[in-house]
Amino acid sequence: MKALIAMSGGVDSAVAALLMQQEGWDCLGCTMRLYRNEDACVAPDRSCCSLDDVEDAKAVARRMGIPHHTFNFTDEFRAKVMDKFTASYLSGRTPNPCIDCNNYLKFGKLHQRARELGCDCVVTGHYARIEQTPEGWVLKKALDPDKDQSYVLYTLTQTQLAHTRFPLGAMTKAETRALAAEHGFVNAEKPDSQDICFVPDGDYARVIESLTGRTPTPGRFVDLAGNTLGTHRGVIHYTVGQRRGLGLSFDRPYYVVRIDPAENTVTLGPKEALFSKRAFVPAFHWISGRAPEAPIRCGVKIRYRHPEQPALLRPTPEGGAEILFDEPQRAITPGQSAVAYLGDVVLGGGELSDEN
RNA sequence: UGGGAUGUCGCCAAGUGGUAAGGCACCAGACUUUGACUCUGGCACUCGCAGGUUCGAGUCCUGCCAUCCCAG
Repeated sequence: MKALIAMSGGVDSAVAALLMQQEGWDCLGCTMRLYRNEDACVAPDRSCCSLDDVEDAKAVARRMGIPHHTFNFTDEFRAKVMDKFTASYLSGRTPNPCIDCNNYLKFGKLHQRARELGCDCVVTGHYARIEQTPEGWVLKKALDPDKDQSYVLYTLTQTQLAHTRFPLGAMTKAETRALAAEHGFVNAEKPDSQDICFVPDGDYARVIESLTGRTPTPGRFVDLAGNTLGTHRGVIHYTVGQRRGLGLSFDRPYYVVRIDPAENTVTLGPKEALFSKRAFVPAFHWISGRAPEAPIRCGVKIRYRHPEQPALLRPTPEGGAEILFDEPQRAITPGQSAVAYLGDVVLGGGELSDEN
């Protein structure tokens, strides 16, 4: 049995490869080249992290005695992730590019490549679990709740799950690092990645400007009643729920409540204005492959690093889902993903819409 | 030069005799394989200056300085 290991250059995927090898799989390592330095505003003369990462992955593969390939997915990444990222921001939403990257690259393009290479499955270092049940494949949270990454995996389909392995699903980060160190991997102590990979310094607005070749148009900050409060630097600089960087002073903190790209306005309001019980997902992906007949009570996360909240999830005939939270939620942000859980099981998810 | 108004942290700003709110910005942490998101902590021994009244003054009185507005 042959496995294609997606090795980012970090510890997690390295250990994932190791575990597969120990299980007796015939392992083939690979690293996806996703973007060019110029596109990411990284000085081309500097040794960029991406190239270093490829070297780290190769070093680990060499150490394990497995072959390693580098796939050039820059065009795909540009089209499916970076362009979508900029389009999303330009339309007043706040994207989560990691989810798109997983969907289109790791579990799209890479699965295709795996089949071509005769591999039975794709392996990544995600902290999540996959199990087979009589009803089909299920995606579950990682055993270690602190490290759980199932949120960014909700786009997975039955077919993809059948050909995917997450060897770290039952591990803690400390155990992973210990294993890496034990086997002399160069990246055992490498820090966890955090920023968006193609926005290394966190200045995503600059990347968007570079990608689109234009600077954003300033517009009006307005209050909930529509009164002008000041001037904003362009819609892409803001996200619903944002407090810092507004540069305006009131008797209490004000937050971004709404972004209207058509009017080029950013609506500001006090904290209370951010809370809502209702959210809507126009296109909800059910991992089981089909939506439940009746509304279902479950836990829903509306952003990566926040605890799931009890809610009633109501599928719509058009393939969407309406979410009614028991308690009002803060800053339900268009473009971010809502992911529903039933216990440890990921039911599915989708992007939150602009309306309400 | 008359008449009016104002001077509180880098900025906005509350305070109307009882021992300096809040916000912006900034700094430092926490969190983090998305959002320069969120969260926590720090940030005026002092209220334009000098006197005075008072047990006690940013708050009252006097003088001075500065700025703004309206006249001319």
